[in-house]
Amino acid sequence: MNTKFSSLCTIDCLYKVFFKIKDEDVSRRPAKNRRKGRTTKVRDSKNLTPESWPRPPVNYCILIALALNSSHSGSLKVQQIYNFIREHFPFFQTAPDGWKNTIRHNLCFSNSFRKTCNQLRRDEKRKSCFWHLTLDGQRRLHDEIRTLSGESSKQLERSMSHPGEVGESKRVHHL
DNA sequence: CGCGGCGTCGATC
DNA sequence: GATCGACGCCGCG
Repeated sequence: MNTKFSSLCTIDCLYKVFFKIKDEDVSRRPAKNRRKGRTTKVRDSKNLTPESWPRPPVNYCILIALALNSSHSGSLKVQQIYNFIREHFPFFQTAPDGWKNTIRHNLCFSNSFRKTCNQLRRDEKRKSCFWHLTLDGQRRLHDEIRTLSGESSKQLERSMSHPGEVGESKRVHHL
């Protein structure tokens, strides 16, 4: 009962965080600075620490929606979605690679997302599609945030407020 | 031409 | 809803 009351504060904070932050990491960047096709994963999923990180308090759709919603343009490429989720939720820094498939699967499957392919391949080599939230997606996101438990709210808020590394030396020249 | 990332689909739990 | 497998397509080396 009192959790409801205390949640109000947190939810307010969540809204501030979710709908105000402008994460430069997920903004589009010029093609020159783009990494080449080289994969950044280091294949050390095997020797990760036995204590793995807890799952995020929300499902994949919400995770993606969070990423999309925090970008300047409201749209991101898959790689940027990966980055956002990896940086905000440590679970995915140690999780096996399957999660990327799940992300892509949700992007295609869920009616929360739509893609906009810009085929301006003049200067650009070939940009992959930009994904954005549909009206339904926005509704689902707001609805989810509204109905989060106090504990989950706190947890989410913390994740959104402190993007960054968890692994002591995970960050490698990456940009 | 081969490999890997992406977008889809389908099946299964 | 989460995971996994499989395809076709496309860029890149």
